[in-house]
Amino acid sequence: MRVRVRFAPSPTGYLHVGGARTALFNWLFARHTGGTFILRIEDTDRKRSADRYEKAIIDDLRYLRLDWDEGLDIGGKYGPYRQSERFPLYKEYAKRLLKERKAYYCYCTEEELGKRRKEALGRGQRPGYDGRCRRLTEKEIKKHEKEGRRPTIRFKVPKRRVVVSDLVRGEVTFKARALGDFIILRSDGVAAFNFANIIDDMSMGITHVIRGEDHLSNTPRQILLYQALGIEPPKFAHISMILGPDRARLSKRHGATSITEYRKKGYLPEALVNYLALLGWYPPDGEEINSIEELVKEFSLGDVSKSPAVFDNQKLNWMDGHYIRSSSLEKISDLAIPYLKETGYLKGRITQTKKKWLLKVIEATRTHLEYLAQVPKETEVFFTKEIKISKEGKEILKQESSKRVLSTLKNKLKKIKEITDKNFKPLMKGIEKETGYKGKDLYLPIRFVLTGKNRGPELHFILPILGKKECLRRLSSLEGLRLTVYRKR
RNA sequence: GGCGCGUUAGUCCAGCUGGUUUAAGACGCCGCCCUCUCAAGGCGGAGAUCACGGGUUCGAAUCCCGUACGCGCUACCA
Repeated sequence: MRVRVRFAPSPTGYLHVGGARTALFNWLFARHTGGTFILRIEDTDRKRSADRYEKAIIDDLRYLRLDWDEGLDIGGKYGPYRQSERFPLYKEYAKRLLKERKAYYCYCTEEELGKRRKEALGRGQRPGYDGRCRRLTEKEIKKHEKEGRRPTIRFKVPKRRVVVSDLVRGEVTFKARALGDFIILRSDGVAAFNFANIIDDMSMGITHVIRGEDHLSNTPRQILLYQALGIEPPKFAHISMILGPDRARLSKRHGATSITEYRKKGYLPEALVNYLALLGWYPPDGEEINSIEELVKEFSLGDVSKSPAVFDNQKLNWMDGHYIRSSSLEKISDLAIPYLKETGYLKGRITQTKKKWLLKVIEATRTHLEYLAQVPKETEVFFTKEIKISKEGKEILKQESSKRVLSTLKNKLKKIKEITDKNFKPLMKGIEKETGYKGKDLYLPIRFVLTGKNRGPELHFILPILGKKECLRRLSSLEGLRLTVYRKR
C-alpha cells in the first residue's frame, strides 16, 4: 500500500515550530517511503481563520522546502483541500450516521451546556455531556423546534474499550465510557474538528496520521467514528510536544516561535530543518548534522522519542552558524544583500565589482554570524564613515609606539598603488622592520584606528577590503582625535 | 475530578529484546592551543546517586507495581 500522509494546519495563526516539525516528520516519512505528502487546511473555525495565515503557512512551508504533491495551491484528484469547501461531504456522512441511529440531534444550547458543565465541575463530576437528548420524544423535538432552537448532531459513543495502536507509543487503551457523546456537526451546519478530520482523512485515502501528542486523547473518538462508518482507521503516530525553556508549551511568550520570524531573521532553511528534525528524533548513526537528503534517507518513525522536547534557541543558532560557515561565500553574500539594503549600507543595483567586494566582506565576517539579520551589525566597520574609538583604544593610541607604527603605515601606504591580499603581509613586515614593533604593539594600534574596537575581523581582511584611500582617510581622521587626547592630558 | 502520555547532566538525546557503559554524543559552560582582538577551529575538563519508593532477578537506567512532578484531552477550538 502506498503511503499517503497529510499536514493539516488550521489557518488561525502563523506556522509555529511545533507545526513545522509535524509537517517535517510527515514530509520525511512520505519522502522516505516514496509516498505522497498532502497539504490540507482545516478552516472549520470560520471566526478565527484568516486568508493571510493560510498564505503565510504556504510561504513558510515553501521556505523550508517541504513541497507537497497534492493540496493547496496545486490541487489534486482528492480535492478540494480546504475544509470550508467540503461542507456538503460532512453533512452527507452526518446524515448517514443519523439514519443508522449512530448519531442524534441535540437541542441543548451553548448556554445550557456551559451552565451544566460548571455545575458538574463544582460537584467534582465529569464535565462532559450527559447524553440527555439521546432519547427525545417527537413532542419534545417539536417543542424545541418551535422555540427556534437549532440542533447540533452528536455521535452516540458506544461503551467499550478503544485501543489506539500508535507507531511511537505502542498500544494505548481508552475507556470510551469516559468520552461523552460529542458533537460532529455544529448548529450552524459546520462540521466539528474530530468529524471533518476523519472524513477528510478517509476520503483522501490517508494511510498514516502523524500529528502532535495533543491529539492522542482525540484518537479514540476518531477511531469510534471510523468504526461506525465501517472503515479501517489509518495508522497513527503521535509525536511529543515542543516546550519553552520554562517547560510550558511553546508559545509567543517565549519569543520567536513562528517560522515566519525565523525566515525574516535569515535562518537558513537547511539549518532550521536539521534542528527541527533533532527535536524528538535521533539519527541512527548519531551524526547530528544532516542534509535534507540524509534526513530523508535515515528517518524512521520508530526512532521518534516519546518525551517532550525543550526548544533550544542557542543550539539552533549554533547550527545555523555552522551552515553559514559551510555554505558557499556566493550563496551567503547573495542572501545578505537584502539585509544590507535594509540598513542602507547598500543601495541600488549591485555591480559585479561591488559583488566581488561584498564576497570579501562576508568572508571576513561570517565566522561571527548566527543568522543573516546579523550581517549589518557584523559588517558595520566596512560601511560606516565615522569610527568611534573606544576608551581602551584611545589609551593605546596615546602610546609613542602606536604613533610610530601609524605614521610608518601612512608613509608606506602612500607609496603603494593599492593594498591587497598579496602585499598586506610584506607591508606589515616592513613596518615591523622599520619600527621594531611586532605582535600587539604593531597590530592593535592599526586595528583601533581603522575600526575603533578591539574585536572584529582579522586585519589582513580589513585593510584590503577598506582599500588604500579609506585606510588613509581613517588614519588622518585620527589627527584631530590625537589633539583632543593631548589636551585632556 | 476523570482519562491518557511522559520523566537519563542546564538543554537535545544514545542506551531498543536486563550483564564490557568507568552511562555515549551534541549545544551550552570552563580551561588550554592557534592568534593582533573577538569569533571560528583543534584539544581537554566539569556536569547524571538514570524523578522517587518498592518489587522480580545472581545482576536493572533497562522488566513489573505504586508515588510524585510535568504535559495533554475532557469545547457548538483545532
